Amino acid sequence: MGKNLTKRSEDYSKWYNELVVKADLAENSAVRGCMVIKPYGYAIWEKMQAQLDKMFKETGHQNAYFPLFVPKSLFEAEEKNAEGFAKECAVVTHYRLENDPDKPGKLRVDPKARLEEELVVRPTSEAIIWNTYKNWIQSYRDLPLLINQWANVVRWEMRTRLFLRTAEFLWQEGHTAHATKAEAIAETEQMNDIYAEFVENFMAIPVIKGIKSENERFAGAVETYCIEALMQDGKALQAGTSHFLGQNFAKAFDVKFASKEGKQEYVWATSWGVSTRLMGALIMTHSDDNGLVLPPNLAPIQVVIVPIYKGEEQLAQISEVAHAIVADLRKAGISVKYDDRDTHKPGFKFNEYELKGVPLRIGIGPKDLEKGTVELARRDTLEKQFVAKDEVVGKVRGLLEEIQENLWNRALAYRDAHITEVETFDEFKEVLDTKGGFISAHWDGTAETEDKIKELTKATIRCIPLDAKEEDGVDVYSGKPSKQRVLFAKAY
RNA sequence: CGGGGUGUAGCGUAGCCCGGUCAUCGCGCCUGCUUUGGGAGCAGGAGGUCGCAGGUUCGAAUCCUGCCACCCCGACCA
Repeated sequence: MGKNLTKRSEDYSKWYNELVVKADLAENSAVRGCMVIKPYGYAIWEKMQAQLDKMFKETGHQNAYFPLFVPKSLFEAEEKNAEGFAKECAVVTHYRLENDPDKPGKLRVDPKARLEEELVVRPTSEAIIWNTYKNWIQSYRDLPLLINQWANVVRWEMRTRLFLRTAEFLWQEGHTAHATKAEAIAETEQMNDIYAEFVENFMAIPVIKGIKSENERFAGAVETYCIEALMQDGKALQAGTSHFLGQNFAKAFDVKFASKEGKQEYVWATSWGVSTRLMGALIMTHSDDNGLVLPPNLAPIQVVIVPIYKGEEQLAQISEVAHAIVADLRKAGISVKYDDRDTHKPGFKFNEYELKGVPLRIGIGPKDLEKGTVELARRDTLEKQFVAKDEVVGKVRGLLEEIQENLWNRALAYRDAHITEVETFDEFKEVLDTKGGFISAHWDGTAETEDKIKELTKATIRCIPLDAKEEDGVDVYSGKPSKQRVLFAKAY
């Protein structure tokens, strides 16, 4: 267990990396660009998974699983999609190793075991899934097909960061097929809404719903919807995407159905996904210099009880009180841990659970035994109060709700304070350099302008907000006419 | 793939310029005693192919050559 973290304000990246490692969430693995998610980090991910899965099922989706390997010929079928991912694909070319004749005890790739056709390790599963859907869809009666997959994917990134960008990551990807364009668009929007609802209500992270510019659109999509969040260092993070794929994949994989009228038609498609990157968003949105801060809805341990004692006799007395509280809290559906390890002092435990972001801590010591109280400390504000033993459950329940709400309000206030409208390019650069955050500016709608701004400032269009008002103006860079503002930011 | 940098114990490091009790210090780990309401103190202890392979030298963590790995800045990143 480490001592103090690097301060957020001193070096944000260092703070983030240290926090991920010291809070026991994940660490870099021996495999280049890959990450080991540790049990505590995985427990948080499981909570996120469970909630998302529930929401998918409530909207009629089912889970399935498709292969990790995609034959190259299938991968390249949808040309834009293939081109978009080509530069970051891991490719399997051989299927056997053999003893190396030159180096005893070592192995080498058997040159005779070259695959006739290379296998691409999926960077996303559209190709293999649509090749499968071809056989599943014949009639309008087979539609809509609403399927989700929980899986790992591999993208050979040049540069990686724990949770935010790793060569292999865990995610869910939904792939749906519909009889009509309108229905597919409705699905795309519905899933983007579900993502927003999940991220806001469970993760307490405010997001902006929008659509991507052509430059930032998913390779092979007609339209990409997204939710964009703002991190504490003023950079934006794409938290989830939902794509309307039109008939691109249906045409590439020849997926047709017989309509009610008996005509052969191509189906309409969507795909949508969120990944373990959300863990990064969670960490960067709420945490502070003392460590992780978890929203109660996602905390694997919501309450920890730490005994403060001298001698075994006193510990026994305190444990009696503690066990009763544990039982009561569990009955109320609250996850609680009683940490009676005698190998660490209370002060050490206080700091450890703060580092791990446990929302509430209960301390029980000799003074409490006398007075019939416990000490209740909340992680978000670090405030402490004494509470009568009998009132603990009610108080805890109330505080967990309050903390969830407080985290949301804090994040929302920060986010809203970091959306800045600018009219000129000088202002644009000034705000980007000094304040960061989202910059709301007019854009002429061309990729050239977007590229130029990116080149000059490193900021990209994060999204065209769905709730943007029509407003005449001129492009912040080109001076050409514009109908609405879009959001620019530096992004992860 | 371009530009820069770094490899010394589980982690973080000193030493390298100027070769010779230099393998240093902190955290962590182990044992014992005292401690326990905010990261304990004292005493003792374990742990290292100094990234790898060559070379120079009486002698290399230190100098030279090659290789490998990692980091940072670019490029790349729906």
